[in-house]
Amino acid sequence: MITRTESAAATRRALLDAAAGLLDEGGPEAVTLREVGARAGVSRGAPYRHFADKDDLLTAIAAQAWNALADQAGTLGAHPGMPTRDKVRAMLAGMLATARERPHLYRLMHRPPAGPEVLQAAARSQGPFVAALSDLVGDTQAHRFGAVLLSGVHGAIGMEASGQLTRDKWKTDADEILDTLVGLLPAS
Amino acid sequence: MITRTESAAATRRALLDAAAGLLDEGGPEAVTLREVGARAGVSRGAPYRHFADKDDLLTAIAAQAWNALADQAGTLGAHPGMPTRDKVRAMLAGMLATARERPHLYRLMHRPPAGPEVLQAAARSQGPFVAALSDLVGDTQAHRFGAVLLSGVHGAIGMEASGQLTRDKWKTDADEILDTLVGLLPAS
DNA sequence: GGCTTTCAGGTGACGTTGTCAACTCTGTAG
DNA sequence: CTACAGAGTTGACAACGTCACCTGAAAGCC
Repeated sequence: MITRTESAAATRRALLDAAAGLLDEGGPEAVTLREVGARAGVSRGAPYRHFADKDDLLTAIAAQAWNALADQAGTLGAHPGMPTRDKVRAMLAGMLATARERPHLYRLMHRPPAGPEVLQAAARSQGPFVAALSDLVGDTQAHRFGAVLLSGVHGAIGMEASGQLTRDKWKTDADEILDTLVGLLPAS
Repeated sequence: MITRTESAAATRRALLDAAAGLLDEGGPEAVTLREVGARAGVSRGAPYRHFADKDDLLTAIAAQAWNALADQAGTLGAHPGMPTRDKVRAMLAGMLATARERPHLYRLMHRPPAGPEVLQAAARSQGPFVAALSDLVGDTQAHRFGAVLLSGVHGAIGMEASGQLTRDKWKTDADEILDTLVGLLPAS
C-alpha cells in the first residue's frame, strides 16, 4: 500500500533527480522549475509543496551531493590495510572525479553563500579527511595541512574548469598538482 | 567637440561601469540590462548597440578586471629592489584583495567557460608572475610552481567565499595558506 | 460509517527579464 | 545637398519565478 507521505517523498526525490539531471545536462540555466516539474511528472507549481523556492531546491541538491561525498570519504577512511596517505589521496581524487564528471554540480556545491545545511554536509565529508591527516601529521597540524590540500585541489579544479589550467600553459594539470600536494605529507 | 564615436565610446564605458557597480552591490542577479541602461542614462535596448547580449557584457567586464590585475602585476614585476619572492607574494595578495573587495567580480572572472578574450587577459596577468618565479626556481620549474601557488590561493579564496574556510574549522585562513605556499619557494 | 481536517497537486495570473524588429534621429561621407 | 550608417528608443513576445486560489483524496476523529 502506498501512503500519502510515501507518495510525497517519492515526488520530492523525483524533483531532486530531475533538477540534478537538468543541471548535469544543461548547466544552471537549464534548471527551470517548469521543466523540473515536467520531468518529475507533476505541474509547474508542485515543487513549491516540497521546497520554499528554486534556491531551496538547489541547496538541497548541493547538500545531497556533499553527503554522497561524505559517504565515500567515510568508506575510504574505514578501509583497513590501506596506507593512510593513499586514503587522503583517494579522498581528494574523489573530489576531482566529481568535479570532472559533474562540473555543474560541483560548482553548485561551492556556491556562495553556503547555507547551514550545505556547511554541515560538507563538514561531514571533511571529518574522515581530517582524521586521516591526524594519523599522518598529528592533531595539531592536521587542520592546517588539510586546509592547504583542500584549497590546492579545489583551486586546481576551478582553474581547470574555467580553462585556465591547461597543460599547454602550465606544463602540468590538476592530477599532478594533487600528487605534488599529497607528496608534502609524510608517507605511510 | 564631441564626435559620434567618442560619444558611443563613453556610453559603452558607462554601461560597463553601471554593470560592474550593480554586480558589486547586488551580485549577478542584480545585473539586469534594464537597470544597467537606466544607470548609464540610456534605454533598455541601448546595450545591444555595444554588446551582443548580456553574456557578452559580463565577459567584457571580466576581461577588463583581468587586465587591471595584469597592470598591477606588471607594475610589481618591474619594481626595482624588491625581493623577488616578495613580488610573488604581493601578486598573489593582489588576487586575494580583489576577491575580498569585489567577490562577485572575482567570481565572474573565473566563470566557466572562459572565452578567448578572458583567457588572453588572464594570461597577460600571469606573465609577470611566471617571470618572477623563473628568477627564483628557474624556467623549467616556474610553471609547475606557479600552477601550485595559483591553485592554492584561488582555492583558498573560493572556500573562504563559500564559508567553508573558517578559522574556527581549520585553525587557519587564506592569508596563512598564501604564506605557507610562498614559503615553499627559495628566498630572495 | 460519516465528518472534518490536512495537504499534495493543478491552474490562472502577474511582474520581471532577455531579446528582437521596427522606427527615429543625427553626425558623417560622398 | 543627399544618402548612409549607426546609436538610441519603443513595442512586443516568450520564458521564467512566484503567488493566490481551487480541487481532490488520504488521514484522523467521533
